[in-house]
Amino acid sequence: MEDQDIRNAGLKVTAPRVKILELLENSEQQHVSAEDVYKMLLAANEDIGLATVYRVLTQFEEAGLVEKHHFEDGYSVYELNKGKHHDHIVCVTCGRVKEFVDETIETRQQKIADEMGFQISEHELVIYGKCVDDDCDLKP
Amino acid sequence: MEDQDIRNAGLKVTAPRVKILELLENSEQQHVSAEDVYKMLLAANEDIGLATVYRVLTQFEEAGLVEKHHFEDGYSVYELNKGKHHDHIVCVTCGRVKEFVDETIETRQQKIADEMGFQISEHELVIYGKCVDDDCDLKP
DNA sequence: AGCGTTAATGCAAAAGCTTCTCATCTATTG
DNA sequence: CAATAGATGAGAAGCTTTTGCATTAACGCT
Ligand SMILES: [Mn+2]
Ligand SMILES: [Mn+2]
Ligand SMILES: [Zn+2]
Ligand SMILES: [Zn+2]
Repeated sequence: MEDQDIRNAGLKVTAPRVKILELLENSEQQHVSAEDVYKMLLAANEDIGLATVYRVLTQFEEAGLVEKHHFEDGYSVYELNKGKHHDHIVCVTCGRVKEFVDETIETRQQKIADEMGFQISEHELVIYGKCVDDDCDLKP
Repeated sequence: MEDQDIRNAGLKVTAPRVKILELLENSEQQHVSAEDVYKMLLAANEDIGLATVYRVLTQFEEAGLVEKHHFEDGYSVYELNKGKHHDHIVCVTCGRVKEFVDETIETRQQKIADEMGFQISEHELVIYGKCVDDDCDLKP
């Protein structure tokens, strides 16, 4: 039960938290903004304020339940933390987001940080481009 | 003369533009925010508005004279475009920014995009960490 | 189940960065 | 030097995110 995840994070199990977590687990799009979440809650007739959405997402992030990314759009997107690190490739036309993992890149990054005397805490690699093979053009 | 760069961008050669470009060329820190630029202008007794700084930086970016980056701090940083692509490693403690180029990473990215059917327009790789070997701790 | 404590919530206001509006000013061209 | 298209500064407005505060709800303990 995901209630336990919330409890483990030292947070009370409240309706907003349960609903938001459920939503992240079941939502069509894996990468959603706070506004997206808020709109989905409205659509589901949940009376939850936008401030709460931001607060809860931040708490989930601090608890390691979700991850936050910045896809140079002026706002943050969140996704459930499934435990496997990955990077992103974003279509600048339709907005679709795909994920990838490349061990070679990961290794090189570590090497670079070592050489430059840095202790890595995290990294963010986003490739921007245009998808060529599908129904791009219209926003999803 | 950098006046020519401004003219080539289809922009009038005005005092704000010349001063901002000079400033980017001579500034201590290579990666600066609009606010940084504005403060430097104030310090140099230039009467240039913040709105103009933003406008000019945007125009310079469109003209390819500068590049804009987002180092998950909530604001954008700009740097002179010296023509050679590079990525960044940022100290989360002191804020120092270092640059690196890794051909292996660049190649892998291209391969990934190819495999996923994406035509790359750009990418942003930022490694966050803590510098271990120098006078970190105090902001620069 | 009922209580008390403490955290969580919704709403509105505010903050922080960036863009826009508009009246005024200036670079450019002939 | 005049005409004109473009640029500027100041402040207002825009957007995303955070905060303050009065109210409400969850939890632990009877
Ligand atoms: Mn992802
Ligand atoms: Mn750089
Ligand atoms: Zn697309
Ligand atoms: Zn440092």
